[in-house]
Amino acid sequence: MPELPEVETIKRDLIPRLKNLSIVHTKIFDNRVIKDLNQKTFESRVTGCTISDLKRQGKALIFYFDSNQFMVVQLKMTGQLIYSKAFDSAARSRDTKVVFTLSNGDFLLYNDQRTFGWLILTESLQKISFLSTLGVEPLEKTFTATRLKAKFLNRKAPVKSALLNQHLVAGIGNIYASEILFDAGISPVRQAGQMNQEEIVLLVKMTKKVLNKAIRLRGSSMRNYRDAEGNEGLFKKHIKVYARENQPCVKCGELIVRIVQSGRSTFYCEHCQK
DNA sequence: AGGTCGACCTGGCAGC
DNA sequence: TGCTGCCAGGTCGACC
Repeated sequence: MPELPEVETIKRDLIPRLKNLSIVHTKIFDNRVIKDLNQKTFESRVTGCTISDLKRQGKALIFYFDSNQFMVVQLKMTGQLIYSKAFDSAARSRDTKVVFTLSNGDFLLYNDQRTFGWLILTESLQKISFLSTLGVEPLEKTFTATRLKAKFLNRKAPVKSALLNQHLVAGIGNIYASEILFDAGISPVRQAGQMNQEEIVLLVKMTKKVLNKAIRLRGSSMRNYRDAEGNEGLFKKHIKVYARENQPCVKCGELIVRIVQSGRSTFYCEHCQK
């Protein structure tokens, strides 16, 4: 799925288009993507709402409605939010799960090939346990070496798995975890709790650098990611290790290796990352 | 409590 | 061509 840079890109694209528009009609084509409410209740409660703001927390996108309600969207692996001038129900993609008709006559589509993602309507964000347990936002000033060191204290999990843990740091996924560790020169198999001060500082610095660069380039599209206009991201061309097994390291030329950690692929250079 | 694994789904691709 | 098995950017609950 979209990680932090992709969700941030979608959010920035959608804000100027959606702000102050109302939802005049809602159609759910697959109720598996709606959590906690049945289809009819969700449709009737969201219809009529005016979108006052859009925010991101970790990889979640939050619609702020004027009706004292919030809609939390988790795109997971293959979810997309696409702003569209037209929607023809006869021609709709099989992946289109929800269609919001907007007060200006345009449409917001929720597409999801694998149906992993979900939408929640709530009156209180505190009730959404996923949000209330999220870790520090890596692009905010509160993400410091002191903070990360405290998060990693006594952690025996590999540093790669710790970076993926949303309760510690919010928004880093499998692509950027590998990229951050490569830029920091740190091996993904090292224990998180064993990072020294210098390495912690480097991890904070490279996390911000990699995520900011990915946002500037509008994210990475490996497979399904598209921005709100349906376009691919450009960071893919700047990826140094992810999905580059057996290809030469951009720094030293040795071959990138793939290992599995916590059931997820990790890519790294054994020569450059210690 | 912390860490790992399988489940949730669908589709693309490599290999036979 | 068609089948099988493996792989995929995330989270969650069960288990050790």
